Amino acid sequence: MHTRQEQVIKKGPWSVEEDAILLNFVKKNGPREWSSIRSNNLLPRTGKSCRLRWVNKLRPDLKIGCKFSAEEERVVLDLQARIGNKWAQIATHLPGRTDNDVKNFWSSRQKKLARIKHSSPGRELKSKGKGIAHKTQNLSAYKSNAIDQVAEGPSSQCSRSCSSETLKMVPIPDPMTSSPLHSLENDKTGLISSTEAQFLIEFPDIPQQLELPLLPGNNGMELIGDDEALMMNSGLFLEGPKDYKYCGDELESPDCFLDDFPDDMFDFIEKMPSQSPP
DNA sequence: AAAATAGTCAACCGCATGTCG
DNA sequence: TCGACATGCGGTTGACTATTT
Repeated sequence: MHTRQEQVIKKGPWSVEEDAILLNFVKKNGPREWSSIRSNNLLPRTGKSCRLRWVNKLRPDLKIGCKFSAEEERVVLDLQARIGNKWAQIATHLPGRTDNDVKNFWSSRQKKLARIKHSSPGRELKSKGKGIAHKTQNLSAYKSNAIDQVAEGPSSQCSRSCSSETLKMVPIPDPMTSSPLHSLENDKTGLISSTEAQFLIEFPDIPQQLELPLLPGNNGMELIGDDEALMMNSGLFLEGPKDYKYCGDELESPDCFLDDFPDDMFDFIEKMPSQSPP
């Protein structure tokens, strides 16, 4: 009873063979006319599925298996604060990243946030003993220093580890406009001025670019709000090496500098309040 | 060593928008 | 102008892996 158009649509993971067929199709036709893949019986996949596979996995310029660098994280945080959940738009400022990557990064981060908020700080932190939680327990005592160090030191180290191109956060030109931030410049919300947009466009060095002085009265911590401050206090920006894997020959993480400190240093900081006179 | 928990990633779904006849 | 179709986007889910207890 099935006509050719009614053939079963395959779902789920893509096989190597399917990838090869899709790549071959794009090679011949370019990344468009996705529905003709099915209508021509090349693959039992919908056009949407084919497009998604190409965009998220097969595009040649993707960073596969490379964690977000500190710079990339800062770009995401900054742009999300400015334009909201415009993942595709944010992804255009992260070479090699897709909207799905950005979305996954953000939701993963939100989960962490929710967990921290939900759990009682004392119990959670104590339960982990020596280790990341032990260190992060004391982070509030020196968070500003730590954050500064993350911005200056380990960030660049992480980027270096993710290949040299990671360092260059050059905006991908918007195919529809000459400026990648065209939409931001025309932002109806008025959250970003054209001056700010120009500043963003010209960022070869992300740390400076995302120092967050751009909004009036903003010192960085103010922009991000309570949740972000909570994360910083909880060490989510500084969390352990598990968040950063080898992308090249070197391994660095935004908080690897913490490992250079003796563990008892944190104990010392922890004791500070009780040692102060009332 | 096993179970529980957390984190990551790939893929689907539904909706919005654009294009064309 | 309208409807069909294609494409793009954001939200969500489930499988798999890593880590912790």
